[in-house]
Amino acid sequence: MTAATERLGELADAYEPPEPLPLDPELVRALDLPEDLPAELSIAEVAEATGVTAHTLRYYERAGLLEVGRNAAGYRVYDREALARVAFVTRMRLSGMPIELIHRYVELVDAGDGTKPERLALMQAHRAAVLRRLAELRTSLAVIDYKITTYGGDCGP
Amino acid sequence: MTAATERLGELADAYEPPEPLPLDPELVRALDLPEDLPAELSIAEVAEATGVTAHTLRYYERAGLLEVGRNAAGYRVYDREALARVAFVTRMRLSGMPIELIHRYVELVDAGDGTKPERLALMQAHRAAVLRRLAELRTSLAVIDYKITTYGGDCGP
DNA sequence: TCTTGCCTTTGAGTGCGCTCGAAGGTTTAG
DNA sequence: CTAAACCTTCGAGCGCACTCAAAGGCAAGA
Repeated sequence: MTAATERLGELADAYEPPEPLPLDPELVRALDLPEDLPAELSIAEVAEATGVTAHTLRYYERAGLLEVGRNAAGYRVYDREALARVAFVTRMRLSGMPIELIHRYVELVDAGDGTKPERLALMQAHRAAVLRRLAELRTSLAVIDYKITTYGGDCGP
Repeated sequence: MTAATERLGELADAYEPPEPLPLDPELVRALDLPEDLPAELSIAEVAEATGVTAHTLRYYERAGLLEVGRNAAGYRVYDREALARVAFVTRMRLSGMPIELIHRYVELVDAGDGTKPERLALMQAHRAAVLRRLAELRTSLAVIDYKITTYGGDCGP
């Protein structure tokens, strides 16, 4: 190992978790919910309103991110609160928060007011991750702009 | 389907691809390469300098993102150009560009100057994706800040 | 009554990007 | 001569977040 590589190697520490999100941002941005939705929605209606597929809504529920009431037939019925949580979960996913973390957060919420400090800490940690990601993307954008201004330049630095 | 859901449903169009990146941003930011690296590096040295594991470097090569020379024993030898491409690939990964797209881009680069317009178009499309992602993250940040200022508030809107 | 369509659960499959292990060749120190 | 520490290829495995298929229940219209 050379001195140069050692110097660079010192930077190897904090591991940034992956950040996958197969959702349509436009859709979910709309999810500061409009007022004139019916008070109760079927899963198909929620899917259409939010852009999250019914499959994924069920998956989120299985994963413990969501709780939804049922009608006599056993069908899911989304009231305003359930819909709000769908919006929240979706927004957190778009921000890059992993399912597992969202799960912990909503567990804390459901556990009552005593967990507020913990919730706050969790959200602040996630906020820091989002800030790092924003900085990262801005750096990348600069590189991309450099590539573009040098008009399809090589893969060099 | 209600009128309200229909109104929202109209927004369902452009699908945003996933964006996964298990890399340490700090490391790769350092990859506007320092000058005092040796002219030729082994895979382990490149791994240490960049924070990309040797396994991943080989994977990138298999995926056609990289071409690396060999010594008499068949060992990989990274010269400055190869290292620059590692830096480029890593930066594009961090910006959320999928392997497949990077592959197409470097193919175009290797195909010579005639492909410059195509390269440009590809990079501009990616730039647009990064801008969308930046906007998305800023919106998410606002939601997170709201959650934090209301101190661990519910999952509601 | 039958068909159509939406709903249910369960469990398996998919795609992406790594990540790892096995089996073996090379180089250097003892 | 041998052991340790590199390196090689190949193919399989993993984690995440969906995504889908099968098998069946319910509800409304022809």
